[in-house]
Amino acid sequence: METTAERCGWAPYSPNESLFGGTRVEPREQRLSSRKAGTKALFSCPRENVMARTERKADHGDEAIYALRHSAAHVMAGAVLELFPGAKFGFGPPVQDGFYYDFDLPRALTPDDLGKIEEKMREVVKADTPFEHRDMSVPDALKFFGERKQDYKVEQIQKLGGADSEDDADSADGGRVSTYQHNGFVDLCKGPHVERTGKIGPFKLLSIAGAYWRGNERNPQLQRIYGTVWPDQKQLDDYLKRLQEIERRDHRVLGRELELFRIDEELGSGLVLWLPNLSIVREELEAWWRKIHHERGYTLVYTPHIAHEKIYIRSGHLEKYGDNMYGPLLLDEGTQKFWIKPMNCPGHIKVFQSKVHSYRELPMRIGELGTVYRYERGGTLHGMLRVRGFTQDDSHIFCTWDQAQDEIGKVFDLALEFLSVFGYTEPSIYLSTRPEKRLGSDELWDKAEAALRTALGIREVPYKIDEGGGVFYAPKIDIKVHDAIGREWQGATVQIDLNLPERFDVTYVNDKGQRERAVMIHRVLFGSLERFVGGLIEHYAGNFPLWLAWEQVAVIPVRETALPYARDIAARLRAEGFRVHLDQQAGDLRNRVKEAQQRRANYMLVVGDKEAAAGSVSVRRRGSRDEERGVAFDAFVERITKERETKALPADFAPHEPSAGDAMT
RNA sequence: GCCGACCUAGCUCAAUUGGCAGAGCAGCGGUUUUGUAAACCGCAGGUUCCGGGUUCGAUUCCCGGGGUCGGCUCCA
Repeated sequence: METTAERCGWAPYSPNESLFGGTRVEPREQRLSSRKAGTKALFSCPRENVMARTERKADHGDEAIYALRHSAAHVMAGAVLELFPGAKFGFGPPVQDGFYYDFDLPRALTPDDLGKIEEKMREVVKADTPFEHRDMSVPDALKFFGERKQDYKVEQIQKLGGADSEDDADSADGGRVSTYQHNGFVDLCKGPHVERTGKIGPFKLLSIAGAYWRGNERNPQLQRIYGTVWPDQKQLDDYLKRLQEIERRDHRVLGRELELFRIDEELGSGLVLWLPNLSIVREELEAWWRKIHHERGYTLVYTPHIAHEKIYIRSGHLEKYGDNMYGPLLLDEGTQKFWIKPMNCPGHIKVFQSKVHSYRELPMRIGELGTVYRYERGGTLHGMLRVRGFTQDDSHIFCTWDQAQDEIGKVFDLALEFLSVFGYTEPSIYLSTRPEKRLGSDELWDKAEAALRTALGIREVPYKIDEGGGVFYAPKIDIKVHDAIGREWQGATVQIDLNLPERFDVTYVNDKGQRERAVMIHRVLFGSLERFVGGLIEHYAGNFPLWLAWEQVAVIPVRETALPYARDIAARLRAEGFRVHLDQQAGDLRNRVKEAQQRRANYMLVVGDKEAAAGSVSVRRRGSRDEERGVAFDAFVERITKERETKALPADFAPHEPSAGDAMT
């Protein structure tokens, strides 16, 4: 039988073989084109992925769509200037699936304004005026935009014209800058554009948002309008359908409808109550997680939720991470300060240090489903995907330097196998390097980053660099995956840490009887249970596979006379360890089937006098309108037992069908 | 935290210019025993997010706080 991994096209890693089982791809660095905008979307929740992914320059293959989006942004800006004569302009680049433009306007935009702006845009498109390119000398450009009070453009020209060119493709070339104009609207812009406004395809303005000038929160905040544009109507419709699909899968909505979780204002925002249904999912996930970790030589432990201030001084958390920590709790009349743990690493270090370790005992893999609390700013909270209290499936591997590469490889194996079980596909790898706010010397960082690069290099894995995206104590490798509708999610993370072992003086005894510094690898597979499960809800659109489902079978007697048989069947299924709902209501069968469908029971067994006589069941699968009659009960049990054991994806799991939008990017 | 919008029953939403707060679904009580996605009748359900203010009177207008949503910034 085909395994899930095979179905998803992943092969477990073995040495000397590509992780992806395909053609060899040279390790390479692919710099994300726009600093923070790039990393942002990669870490963010799905809605944001759709709304604004990486700003990117035209790559080969998508220049046409780039020009289209960029041109639509210009036309929108022109329309805004007509409607708001005092408007000042920020940046207006193409993004994933569309474009935006930032404006400084005399008043706040309302949704009604979008309609008016769209109308103006349509006029300009209809007028079919050309886009004209023109170079200006820097002084001319400064004068031109200065006279028009375009402060942000002036600032940008000064930046382009002043400093040396750096890496910026927009830099002033020989003291000149590039502009484009259409319909009397002139913008500083490198292009390319479509030839005429009439070439702009069907578009729609989507939303208004605040955004800081140059993405810096110390700068003034501008008003951003997001829009989307496509070569033809069908592609626009498909994209809008996709947005609807995303809305339909919203875990916050499903969470309420299916009684999965709740976040209660009085209890505290950002704190998740796992309701009984979702608690079953979590229980199954945790049980499986423990099983595979025991199988792979992990030692599972428990560590406290609060800790004395001194450990966080030593770890550097208070210094570098204090803004995110809850506390202090003042004990013993304020003489002792305790903080709520934001990470599990210090506790695991203490577990490791509970005795002296020989090199023979390494690697030691300490794991814990560790609950942590971190203060997150109000505006960033988002359902289960961004919360203030969460449980990490955390593990710290203590090993020698020589063992580190191999351990990282093992974490890769585990992570890929693990993610494939859930039907996540197309893994991609990111290497995040040292952040500005960090511990330790540059030499240590050089060494740690090199180790990760080497690990990736040995495995011939193509990866991208996220400059400055590391944690304060270590660089990291992220594995990201795609869900049922093609959105990218954070999968597993591996960090190689040389800082904390130094701070805590973590050592082992080598074969010469000397103390030697241990290497510490941090890793998570789920990340946090909250975020992972929130993602699963959307990935499955609420239709969980049998092994995780809260209601695996609904038993529905046709009428009261069949109730004893229904009870018998329910009891026998429960004896096999299945989660069964026995429907004892009187009334319309159709209604009871509907309710079972709405509860997302994987299977509905309708039994009447015929089935009772034959010892059979009538099987209806979730999401289906057909029933299969006269199935022998034992055969049904065998079928679902197998389905549970193989952790099969459900039949109503919608695999991702590539849409027009994906093809473009 | 910042910009903007929003907050009415468990959920989804109503309530003319400021004038007694209402419906569907869910819940509860009856009736109905029905062969695969919505049977019928009734009952109950509210500090209109919280606190101030204006007013004869505030769900409605103003101020402050909280929360949510779309983004920004940040992040597991």
